[in-house]
Amino acid sequence: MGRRLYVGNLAWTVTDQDLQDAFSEAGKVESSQVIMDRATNRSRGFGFVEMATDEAADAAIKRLNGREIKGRPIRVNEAQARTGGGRSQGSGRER
DNA sequence: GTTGAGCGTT
Repeated sequence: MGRRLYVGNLAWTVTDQDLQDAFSEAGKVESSQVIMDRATNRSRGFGFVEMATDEAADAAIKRLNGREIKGRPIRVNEAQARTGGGRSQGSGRER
């Protein structure tokens, strides 16, 4: 199972393909996703990348955290849980 | 054509 990574501080021109290409350097990228505004379909400046293994995710955090993409240093971290298939959705994301 | 801290929709 892949490990999800949160990628922030992205340039408006960065796409999921750019993330996949960049994270592919750290390891196997299962999937990449840049969050776009559902209302305007424009980039929100952050996204998520799913790595094949936790070691790849760890390598991605170490190698791609602060890496410049499209002229802007990205911020990489482990992503928080989205809908977990369990009803415990209410707990876990309290900021 | 614009904006800039952050944890997302099927």
